[in-house]
Amino acid sequence: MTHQDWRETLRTRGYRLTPQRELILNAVDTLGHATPDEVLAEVRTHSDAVNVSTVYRTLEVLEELGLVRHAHLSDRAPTYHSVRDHEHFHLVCRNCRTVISVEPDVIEPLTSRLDADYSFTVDVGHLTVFGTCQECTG
Amino acid sequence: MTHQDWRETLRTRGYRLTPQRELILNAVDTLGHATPDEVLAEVRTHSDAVNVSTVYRTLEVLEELGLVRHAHLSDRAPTYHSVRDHEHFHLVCRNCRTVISVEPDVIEPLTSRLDADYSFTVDVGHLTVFGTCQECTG
DNA sequence: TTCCATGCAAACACTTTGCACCGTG
DNA sequence: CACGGTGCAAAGTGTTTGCATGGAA
Repeated sequence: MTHQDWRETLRTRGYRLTPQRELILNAVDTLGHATPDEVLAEVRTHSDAVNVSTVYRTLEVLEELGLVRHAHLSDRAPTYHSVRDHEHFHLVCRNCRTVISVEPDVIEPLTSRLDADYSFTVDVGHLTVFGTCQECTG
Repeated sequence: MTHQDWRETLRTRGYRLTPQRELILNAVDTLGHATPDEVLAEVRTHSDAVNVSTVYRTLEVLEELGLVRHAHLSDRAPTYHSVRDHEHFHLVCRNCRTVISVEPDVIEPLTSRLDADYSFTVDVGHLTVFGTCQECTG
């Protein structure tokens, strides 16, 4: 999924192009990993005219279209990130909340094992692995 | 962590033994994987006198003591399970919501890789891997 | 008798929904 | 100019907190 064709992605799937959708997609891009609330805040630095419910509805649409994904990086609100670049999953340090993005190949042994033993297909992009990072291991 | 010494675990850590705590711990045992709400419902089949806030506060205490653990098996409320038996992690089918418990050895290749490459120590018991199960792959 | 634990109710954080209006296609 | 998208406000879900009371130690 590349940057330039998001307009077409919306159009071909019967969705309308609205300024709100563009603002929200750009906000997700800019922020990296952001909760709906943070997305709203970012959008509002460019334009006041976006409502919370629009943010939720739009993030849902964008995820359905494969333009963004969400993961649960805390016990609270989910965070959304762009799927411009390649798929990745996340490590989150329980202690310092640091988020590390990891390439899918690192988890390949697990996914093939789960496929073989359980016929289970892992959704790598949604995966969050909690634990303790180097600095916090002490 | 075995069943019989939970009383001592509480006592030695300075916590009091209350009927509510026993009821809640038993409910978690009985249910397997349960949200705070479900725990409350189970408790109330035995005794009316437990409040929601007590359930939340008690689950927090029990987790701190290592008697229960929680994982996020849905995008909504977390689920708590007993840590009687050995540690495990969960596979959750996005489609049919089926939960599969998996032995830690299956994920060992990943944990050692993350340890080696990122000095990251995985909290296996908290891990939830979302994806698609055999029946829903078709 | 001392505090920790509980109940209760209110507040809080996050998300969803119904409906009237707006604006893209 | 039709219908999908948005704003708004209200309601829904899940969780936390302050404070007075209760009971374990």
